[in-house]
Amino acid sequence: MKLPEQSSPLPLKFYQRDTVTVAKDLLGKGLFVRKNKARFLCEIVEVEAYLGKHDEASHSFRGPTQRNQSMFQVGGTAYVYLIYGFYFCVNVVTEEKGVGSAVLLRAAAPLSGHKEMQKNRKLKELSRPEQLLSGPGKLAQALGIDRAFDGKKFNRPDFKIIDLGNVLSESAISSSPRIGISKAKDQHLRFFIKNSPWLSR
DNA sequence: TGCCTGATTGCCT
DNA sequence: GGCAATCAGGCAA
Repeated sequence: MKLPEQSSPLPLKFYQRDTVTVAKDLLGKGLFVRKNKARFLCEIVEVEAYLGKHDEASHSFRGPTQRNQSMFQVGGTAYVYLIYGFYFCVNVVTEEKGVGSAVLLRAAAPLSGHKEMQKNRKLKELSRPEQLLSGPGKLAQALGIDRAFDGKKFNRPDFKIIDLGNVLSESAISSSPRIGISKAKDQHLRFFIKNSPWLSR
């Protein structure tokens, strides 16, 4: 297996497909971030799909604003926003420019950079590794992703999503309603790897 | 275990 | 002015 540094990012075409398909395909993929001297690699285990103009729970529902403009860029762009004035959430924009759909990265399994993640999360040495990336706010905090990443594409040497060689069967994936969302509860748009110890909540 | 709150920004009604 | 795709810590039971 190649070092994550040397692995090619997924092509932008990967993201320019149906949002639910992309969401499920992102499970098991690797998110690599290099920031200053730190290198992070984690495996995505939980995501949520937001479907653009017709999804009333989506930020893009009411059209572009200053905050959500990256969500309307082409698939493969990062949409990073501040939530509750405190934490950042990282999204992968999908489909074509102007659609406004994206996949929220909710949880991941740490593969390398544990120590630096702990530092970013301001956790003690002994804290449990399964809580390092088990939620959208935690994930962004641990990897040092902030507003500066908003609008970047996931195909940079220092910020990319790579194929880890994991093959997930449909039966390894579960779905549920999205978390923290009061609208469109009937739709199961949260996808996660069944029985993974790295999930949120 | 589970409920409640504080922290804090920026959007929308 | 209210509330949001959150999280940790405090307190009661």
